[in-house]
Amino acid sequence: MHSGSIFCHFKSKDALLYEVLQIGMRSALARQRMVLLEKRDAETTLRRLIRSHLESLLESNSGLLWEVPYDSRALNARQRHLIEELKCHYEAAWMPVLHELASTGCLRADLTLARHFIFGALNWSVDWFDAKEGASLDDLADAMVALVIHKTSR
Amino acid sequence: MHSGSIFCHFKSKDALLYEVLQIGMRSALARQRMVLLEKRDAETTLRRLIRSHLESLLESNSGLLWEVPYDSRALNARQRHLIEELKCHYEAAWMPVLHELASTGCLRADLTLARHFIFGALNWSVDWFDAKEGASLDDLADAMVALVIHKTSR
Amino acid sequence: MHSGSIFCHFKSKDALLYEVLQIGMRSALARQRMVLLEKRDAETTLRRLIRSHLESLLESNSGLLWEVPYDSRALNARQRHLIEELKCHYEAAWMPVLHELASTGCLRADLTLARHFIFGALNWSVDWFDAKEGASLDDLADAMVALVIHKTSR
Amino acid sequence: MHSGSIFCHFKSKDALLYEVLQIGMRSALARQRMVLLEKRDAETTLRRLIRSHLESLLESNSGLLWEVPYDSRALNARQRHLIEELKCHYEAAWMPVLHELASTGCLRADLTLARHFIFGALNWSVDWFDAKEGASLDDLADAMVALVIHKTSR
DNA sequence: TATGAATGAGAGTTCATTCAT
DNA sequence: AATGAATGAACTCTCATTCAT
Repeated sequence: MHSGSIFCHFKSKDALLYEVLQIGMRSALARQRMVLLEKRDAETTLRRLIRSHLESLLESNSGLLWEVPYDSRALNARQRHLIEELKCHYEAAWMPVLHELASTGCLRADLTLARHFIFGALNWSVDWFDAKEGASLDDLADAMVALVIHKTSR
Repeated sequence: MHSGSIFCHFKSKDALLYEVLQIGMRSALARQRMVLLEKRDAETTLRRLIRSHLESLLESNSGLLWEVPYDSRALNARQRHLIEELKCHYEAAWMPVLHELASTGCLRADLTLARHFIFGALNWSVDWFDAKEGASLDDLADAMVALVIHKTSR
Repeated sequence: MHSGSIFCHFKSKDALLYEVLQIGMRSALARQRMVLLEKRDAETTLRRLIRSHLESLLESNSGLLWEVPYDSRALNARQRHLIEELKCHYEAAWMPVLHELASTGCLRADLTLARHFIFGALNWSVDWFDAKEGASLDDLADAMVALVIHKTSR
Repeated sequence: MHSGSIFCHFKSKDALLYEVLQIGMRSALARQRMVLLEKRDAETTLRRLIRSHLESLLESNSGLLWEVPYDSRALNARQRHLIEELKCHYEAAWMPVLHELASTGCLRADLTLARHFIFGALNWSVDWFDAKEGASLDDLADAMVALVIHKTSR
């Protein structure tokens, strides 16, 4: 593709960014919806949400999804607002699951902070995860669950 | 300050970035060293390492410390290498603490992955933490410890 | 032409300088080669070399050819070396002609110094020659030959 | 000396350049005056003028004397005019000598062109002369005289 | 729709000059 | 006088965007 060609398809580079972000978010939301449709116990659901999020981050074409918007003033208020809304919606869907886990003592922290931490831990993986090295996405998901889910010995 | 003024003090903008990164990393390392000098039990030490890291990220002048280098080709190989070395050194210092916690069953995950997740969770906080809102750095540190430290019921 | 336009065609201003120097040198060399292909007596050849050099200096687009490189650190070692090589090659081609003239007593001076002086005399003309004034390039060439070629009275 | 210190002594960098040029020109003129005071035959005088010019170019502190003004628009009209006047004066002093040599058949070329060529040949020497190598200023002066002075065999 | 030369705003940098000390 | 940090105009270069083909 050549320098002037994008402008046949997008009004501007920022319009392209917006499109990519939106499509990426919507695809992550769709993937997450699949997980939530199947009713499973909370821990299994959390593991599957984590796995689904890692796929959205590390496998799909939109790995930078959660990082890009933060260091860019490229989007206008309207666009930024819509992207934020999609992200809010995405993150909100985790709350009932976290809530249930907290109520059974498996998750022990302020839930909003816990959600922030879990997302941060996962999002940061784009900086160190290397598909060609040892760990698989399943390994990551298992480790994440093991890290934050407390099994009361009984 | 005016356009040409930085160049009285730094050879280039990149030289400034390097200086900021280095000073920030060294100050974070110094803060961490203070924590590790006092011998406490592993959980307390972890809590204090977390608290110290949050201070380096969110209170000091160098909030972008862990983010900047990744999306920048500004540093040459030698500079990048030194920064990486400092970061490695910094992260390595957590391992004995995590190891001890794992050995007593308080931490349950592959240790390297656990370290990545914990750092990610903390580093990501620069994107959502707002000092003027409810939670303090202590709240964050407590929540992080509660999230990952497993108390076995005795 | 506007500020950024050169950079469509050249990587940098220095790359442009290098291109200009190289093309100018190669064109001067080509012009000189034409002269040397025709076998004439040494004096005629010298006159034609002089005339050809004056054309390269004063008529073509590359009048600064022999001046620019000296007061400029714009070229890197490799580029400077190639330009020097072309210049060496160019100047070396005069030596057999000067040598023959010396052997018949028409040229009386250390040959290397003579070559330096002749080139200097010609190169310096870019500082004073004015095409709109009296003298033509032929006048210059004739005067230069008359100045340095000694006719022994027979 | 430090960046701001020149401005204690000169109004501007250009004022310094002007001062240097003027002092250099006046010193070259003084040196030349010494030569012309002693009455000798024309050839000897020419040789001594040449030698004196080479000293002004290559030995004194003002080697760039004849080159600098040409690639600089640093001087204002008034200053440029005075420097040109000094240079004119300097060059004009050679004409009687050249004229006498021409009248005896020792110099064979249009005199104005001859003067331009001789000055060019000498001025260009700053680009190739190396005091540490073989030739001395005397060698240069001898070679220059030998090159342009025609000895009629008789 | 695709191309790529041209544009021009803006970033990074240099350097002569100023000025408080 | 000397200093050197600060200034700001000018230069080199980058990059998103435009436009004639």
